[in-house]
Amino acid sequence: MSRKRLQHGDQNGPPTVRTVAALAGVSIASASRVLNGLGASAETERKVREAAASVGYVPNAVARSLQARRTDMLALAVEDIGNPVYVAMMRAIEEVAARAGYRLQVHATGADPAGEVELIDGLARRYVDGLVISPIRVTAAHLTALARVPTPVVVVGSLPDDAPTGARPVDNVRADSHTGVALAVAHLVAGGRRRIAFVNGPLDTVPGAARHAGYLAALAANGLIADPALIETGDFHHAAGREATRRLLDRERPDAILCANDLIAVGALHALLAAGKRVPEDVALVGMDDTDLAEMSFPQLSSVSLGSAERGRIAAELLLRRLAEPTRPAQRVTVAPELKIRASSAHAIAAVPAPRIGETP
Amino acid sequence: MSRKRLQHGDQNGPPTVRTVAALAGVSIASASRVLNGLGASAETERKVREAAASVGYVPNAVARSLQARRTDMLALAVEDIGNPVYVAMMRAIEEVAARAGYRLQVHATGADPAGEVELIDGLARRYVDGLVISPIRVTAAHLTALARVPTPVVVVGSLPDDAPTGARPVDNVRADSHTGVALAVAHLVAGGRRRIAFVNGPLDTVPGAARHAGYLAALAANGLIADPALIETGDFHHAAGREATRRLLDRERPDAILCANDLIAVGALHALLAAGKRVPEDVALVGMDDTDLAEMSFPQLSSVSLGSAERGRIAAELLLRRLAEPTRPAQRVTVAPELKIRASSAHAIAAVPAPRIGETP
DNA sequence: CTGAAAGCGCTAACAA
DNA sequence: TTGTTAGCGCTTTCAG
Repeated sequence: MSRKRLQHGDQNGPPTVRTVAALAGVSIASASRVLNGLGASAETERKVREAAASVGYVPNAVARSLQARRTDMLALAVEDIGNPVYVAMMRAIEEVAARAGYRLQVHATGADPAGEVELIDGLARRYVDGLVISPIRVTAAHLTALARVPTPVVVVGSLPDDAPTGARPVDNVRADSHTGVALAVAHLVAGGRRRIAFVNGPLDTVPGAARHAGYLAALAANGLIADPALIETGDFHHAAGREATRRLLDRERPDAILCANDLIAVGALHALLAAGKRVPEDVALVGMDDTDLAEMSFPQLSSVSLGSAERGRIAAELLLRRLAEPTRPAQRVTVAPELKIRASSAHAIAAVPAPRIGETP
Repeated sequence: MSRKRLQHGDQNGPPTVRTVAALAGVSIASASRVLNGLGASAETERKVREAAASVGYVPNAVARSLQARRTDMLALAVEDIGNPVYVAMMRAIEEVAARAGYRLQVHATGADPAGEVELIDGLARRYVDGLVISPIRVTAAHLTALARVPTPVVVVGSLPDDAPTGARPVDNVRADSHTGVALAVAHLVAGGRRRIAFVNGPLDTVPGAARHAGYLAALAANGLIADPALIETGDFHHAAGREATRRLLDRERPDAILCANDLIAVGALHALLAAGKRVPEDVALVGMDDTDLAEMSFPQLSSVSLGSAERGRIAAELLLRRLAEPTRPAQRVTVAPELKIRASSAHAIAAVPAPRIGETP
């Protein structure tokens, strides 16, 4: 009586529809129907429910996914899942996803372009229904990968205008760093500041480049000349902000510092306070991203909100919407920036003579 | 020639092993073997690879999971994926998971016990291979759910000693708040502080209760009497810390404040500075968890590291290990706390007379 | 080394 | 309403 392999009847592992059906004395189709709330006679219904309860039946999500060709899972890929900006984004996405019955998978890419491309290509394995990705640098490889992606993707961050558009539309949600920087500069100028330094992150990143351009444009718009000596570049972190600010202070006497994000701004604040500067009396300080850090520092940090949570929420909604309507035209949403004025820049000073375009210093 | 339904041959959707096999003129078994790097003749190998490449074949992860009975996915469930403590934990877990070829799914439970239990029970759907959960409150329902869970689970946070042990061993990694608080108190006492206030989170949470008990024990161990007026309770957030500290200052003259986490401590710092207190000269301040916030505040915050990243790392490793050895006995790992002394408490003051146990004030 | 076929657990089309 | 059966796409015996 030895059998070559386990047969259906052998009840090992967890109960399946088969187990339930057998126990209830009905077909697996009937069992499945009842379990999915489809029509069945009262009697069948009762028997199946009873059987299911008695063995503690729980449907297998993987099998269901295979059949349904959907995983009810979304993925989020960002450089660093510990960065406050991405944390805010992730939180918003998780919330939207959970509310819609989707689970969220997170990937830390470490800003490795190859890894990001691999991830995008990996979507072909269909282990998630959609992806939100926020690449800090966008390479040609990203673009070609996006153009051939078989799964809905939303890119958070700016994409080149001439990006090749693939068979599948890619939605895009952006921050408006350019306007954001303009708001900050206008505010500082209004407060009487003229020597407005800028501590930025790497220029070869999407946000770094946008903020740099915005800074130059904003100065010009306010009739100020850009002094290269007032510009420092590091990475987007705290320590870099501190060091850049130290270098700046060794050399210059800025009356305001605009930082490309809050992490940098917090570092700058340390350097300023450690150097005995009063904030905002001596030097006004403005960050960007308006993360939780802004209101946790002392003095509280003015910051330009680029709507990270908002961008996350919108990205998730666009993704869900595209899941429902795969062919609708690609959307591009830009979230408006908002300047949050707090103590670090609230203090206006008397305007001091400062070089303006067209004047000789 | 009308067929009732789509047959195998109809090539819609993405290419499958079938497509590849047909194209290569071999059986699907051979195709699968080649694709999985198993033995095959050079000729078969070539034909299959060529066919796969020509159609851009990518294996379907869900189908593979169904067959393999594993998803290569882990889940993490915490109250709030934006809390710095959990962010540190998540980051560590994601890293360990990714390195081992697992993806990570995150769930924000909002500290809802029912939702957490549902999540644990949901593991029976087998959409993940394992779960790390850090419930802030542990109810009886948690315990029974854990006892019947069909999937490896690691609990981060203390479990009652008499927790019912189910068929499947549940690993557990804990912080040692008790010792952590003791380190902080001893440090403050050594700095000459005697009126050491304590701003805590809710007492009905695992960390809240442990830290409260630790505080009382530490005072006693240092010969100080506990003054209920020096104890404040709120939630674990920034605003609560600020308000609690204000109430405290309205009423008392603490020379040190110990906070149950860094978020609270940052709030306390605001209240202190706003009240014109010098930190640490007038009031020393110590937080807990040693999050990124600690070194970002000014003055930098002394904080008791409870090893959140470390706990995450260990939890992930325990989970991976259990995946490999499902029956090994349940492990309990406790991570040793470490006091990081920074500017907010670095300043020693002359010991002032303060009530000690056995003395009359 | 290769192919036929079973089966992972589930849903759905079709027929009865 | 119910049961039979064919798949979802893949891996894995088991023969040959």
